[in-house]
Amino acid sequence: MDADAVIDHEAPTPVYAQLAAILRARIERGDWQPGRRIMSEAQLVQAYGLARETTRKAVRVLIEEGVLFTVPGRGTFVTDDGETAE
Amino acid sequence: MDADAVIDHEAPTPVYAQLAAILRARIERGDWQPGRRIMSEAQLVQAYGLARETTRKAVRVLIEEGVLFTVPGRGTFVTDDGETAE
DNA sequence: AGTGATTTGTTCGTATGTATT
DNA sequence: TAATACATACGAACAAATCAC
Repeated sequence: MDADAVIDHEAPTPVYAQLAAILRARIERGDWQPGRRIMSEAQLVQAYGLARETTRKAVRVLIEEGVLFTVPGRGTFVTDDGETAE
Repeated sequence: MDADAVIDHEAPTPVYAQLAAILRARIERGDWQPGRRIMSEAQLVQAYGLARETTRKAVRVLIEEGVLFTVPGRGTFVTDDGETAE
């Protein structure tokens, strides 16, 4: 299931969870390679038409999954493994 | 439309059951599609002139029937199944 | 040196939902 | 009936880290 890549504000699934699924799919698809930087928060806001805090929460979900990690002043990056961080 | 679209406080049928029947009919009629959000509790209260707990009890009935489900912070939604068995 | 742009981090406020007491 | 709590979503503002010039 490759998540429509479109946010549905009326769906029961929270918007941040929808975005997290979209980003997860894009990473698994290879849009962003391990160790590479993904879109900035501002770009996510622009691209998906969401509030910044909503995009941040989506990113936070993937961080907790070990898929992403952030560096203040630098950006948000894909974990080298893609899943478990040893 | 239907006569049962109006709450009768004098009828032997409990008000919450009447509302549950009304909502069930509206869903079967397609007023709210599967996966879509129905009116909020506040809107139900406003629309049918009932106490909040009464509307919640009506919703609870439909939840137990598997027709509705709630998501905190999101709303009350129509269950996806019912049409396609899979 | 320092200045500004970019990016993440943080903290407020507002609004709408359901859940609980 | 009322109050409180919790979850979601948007908006605004400011700080801190980084980078380019």
